[in-house]
Amino acid sequence: MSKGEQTRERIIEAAALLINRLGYTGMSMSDLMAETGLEKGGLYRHFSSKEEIGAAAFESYIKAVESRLRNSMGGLESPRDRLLAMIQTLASIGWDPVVQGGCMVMNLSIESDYANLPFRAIARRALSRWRSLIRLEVKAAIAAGQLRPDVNSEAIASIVISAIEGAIMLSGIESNPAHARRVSEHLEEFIRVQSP
Amino acid sequence: MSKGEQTRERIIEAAALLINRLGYTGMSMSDLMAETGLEKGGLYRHFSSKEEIGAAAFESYIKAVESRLRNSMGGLESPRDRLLAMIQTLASIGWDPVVQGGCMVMNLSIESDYANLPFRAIARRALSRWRSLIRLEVKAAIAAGQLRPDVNSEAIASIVISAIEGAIMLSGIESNPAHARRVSEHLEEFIRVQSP
Amino acid sequence: MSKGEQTRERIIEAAALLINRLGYTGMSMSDLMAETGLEKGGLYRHFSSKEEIGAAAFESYIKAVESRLRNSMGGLESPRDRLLAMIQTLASIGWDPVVQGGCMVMNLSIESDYANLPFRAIARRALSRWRSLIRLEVKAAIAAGQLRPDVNSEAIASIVISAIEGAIMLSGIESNPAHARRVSEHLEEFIRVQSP
Amino acid sequence: MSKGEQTRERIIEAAALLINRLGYTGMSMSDLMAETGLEKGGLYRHFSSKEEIGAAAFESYIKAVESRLRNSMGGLESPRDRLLAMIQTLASIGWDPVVQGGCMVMNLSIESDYANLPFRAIARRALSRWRSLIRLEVKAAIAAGQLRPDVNSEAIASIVISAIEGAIMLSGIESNPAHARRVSEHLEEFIRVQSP
DNA sequence: ACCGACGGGACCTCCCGTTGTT
DNA sequence: AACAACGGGAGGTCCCGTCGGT
Repeated sequence: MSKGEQTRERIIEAAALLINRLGYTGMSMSDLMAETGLEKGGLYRHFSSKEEIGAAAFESYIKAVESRLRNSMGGLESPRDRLLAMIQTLASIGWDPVVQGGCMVMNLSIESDYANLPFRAIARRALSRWRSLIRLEVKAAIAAGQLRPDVNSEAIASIVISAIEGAIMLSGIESNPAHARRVSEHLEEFIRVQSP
Repeated sequence: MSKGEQTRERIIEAAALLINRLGYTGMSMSDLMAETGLEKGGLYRHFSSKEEIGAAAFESYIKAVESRLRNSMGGLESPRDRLLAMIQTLASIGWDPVVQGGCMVMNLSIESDYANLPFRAIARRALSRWRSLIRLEVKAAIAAGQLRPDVNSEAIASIVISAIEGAIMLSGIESNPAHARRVSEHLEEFIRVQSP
Repeated sequence: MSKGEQTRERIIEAAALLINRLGYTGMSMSDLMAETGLEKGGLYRHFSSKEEIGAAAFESYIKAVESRLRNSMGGLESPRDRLLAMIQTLASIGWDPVVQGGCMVMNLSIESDYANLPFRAIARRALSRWRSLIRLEVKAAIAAGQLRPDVNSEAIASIVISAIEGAIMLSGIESNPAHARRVSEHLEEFIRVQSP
Repeated sequence: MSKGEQTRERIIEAAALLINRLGYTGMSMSDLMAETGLEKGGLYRHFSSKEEIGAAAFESYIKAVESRLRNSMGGLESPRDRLLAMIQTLASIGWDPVVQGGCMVMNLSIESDYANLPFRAIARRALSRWRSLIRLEVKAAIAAGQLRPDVNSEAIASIVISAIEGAIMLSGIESNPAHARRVSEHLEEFIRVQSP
């Protein structure tokens, strides 16, 4: 990895941290200068705007989450186990965050919702993909006879994502990971109860 | 209500809308001037800082939500019905928001989490109170024999709040109230299933 | 005139001077702050961008030139005399500038030509109007039998404007008003020679 | 020509174009990088500052104009014909520019006039030389009996340069070479009329 | 009770130039 | 001979807040 690419990665990492703590608008380029040890000229050599930095940091975060997901689901073949692994892994962001400051997808979703920030689209895509993954496993579990045939995969996806993201937020403000843990357990139990 | 108080209310209402859409940091005093039709001097006559306006708008939002809660629970005496009413009412923010832009408590929680904004405390208090309300009703329902004695009121409170707030967020970004509806139904069913 | 309008005029005047000396791009808002004694906030209260200030200053300059023209042509009824007055008045910018730094129309024309500045249109309009005025007087002079019927009013307008603007430039760089004087005399003589 | 010198020429040519269109201040080193395809380091290997590049480009422009002049006057021996050739050649910049964007001498004169740019001196020298050339031919024409002995060579030089430079400007903004053509014809006719 | 004028600081961006490395 | 990485400063814009007037 060349020196330039190393620096680029350093910027992305620093930006992800700052944005997740302070919000995209709340992070100033000065903050980023302080965190990276670079001057303005150094930053703008690697990115042409703050927005571009934000997008790169956001995508990097999503990649990291999905990598965690792949790792935890990797060895498992039973769809139900894969589903349970997904739930645990996503919920673990609540007590072992990928980047300090909660779930960046939720954070940027909320910040970008009505403001005209370009992160809305990225967040939507990620959430959509995650819900898809859940739906797929649910359907596979039904096919494998692990879940009752009448469970609604669409609804389960909405519930799992909503509950986990909400729990991460709640654990964040209250500085108490218990919320995320309880929600994780609830969702796992909920899945188990749906066996035929 | 005197003219001054009327203006004050007008400012609060406008601020609540702008903050819920753009975030507290994202709302500028100029935005507020445009929305209220007042000049700088007019705003600072009623409040001594942007922060004070933000706090007033936030508290006003919380009051509105709690008023909705009281209205929906008002006539009900059965703890289980009161609990179900709470769930429905909170979830309804997802398809019939008190103020456009989702749930202000969640939005400001996320914005204020690591930034040093004074809204963190207000948000914590509100979330804490809402969880308390749920715990109380759960305990009353247990006492009334409507719920199994071994259900964990603390966990239920975490789950209900988490799932609803997460669903409001999800419905917001995807512009699809279905998520909130599904979560509401899930939580109601979940409660019903816990009867002895 | 209210205090705000007074300040606005002060800004316009200062901007006209600075732009005519340093160019629009060359003038910084800091220069304007120093010249007006206002802070950034004060400037942006009256104009919403540097461009807007530039346009106002430019239009004000054109107005001043055209007012000079009206004054000098005012009492005259003979078209030939009016034409000669125009020549003298425009050329006088070379030794008695409306604003220090030469003719703002030419200066901004050159600066805006290929750059995408919005002043190009304003300059074109002014030059077009000035050429029109000359053409009109030439035609009137022909009708009055003061000029030969075969003189080309279009060509005379081009020549007069070109020679005068060029002379103002030349007098500027060489710091020698003689060029403008010579051109003025040449043009007057040229007109006189065209009598039938 | 070595590779280094070739690159140097490429830079000068690109700079002349950019400066003539955007002004010296308006041209950024990034523009020059884009136009030449070189990186920062490549540019600063051949020149030690932007100013130096500007000066080289400017001198190169002047050289090109004077080369055009020599070419057109080359075969002519009659002073009057040489004078007429000069007029036509200089005016031709209006419809067939040496570098797109008008006459660089005038453009940089105006940009550098009150700003403290080092191009003022170069421009003065060029204009001075051009006027000298005209004066010389006028005097030679008088001596040869081609012009009336009382014509003022100094005045003619001022008039010719002023009118042509002004016409180039006018043709530029109005995107209409007719102005330069008319002025050229006017000046030629003017010279012809001065024969004894 | 509200308007209008202004101060001064912070933010993002772009600029010119330097230095180490192929 | 040319590239790539970076420093540091300045530019235009917008921001929050103050204060005199009406």
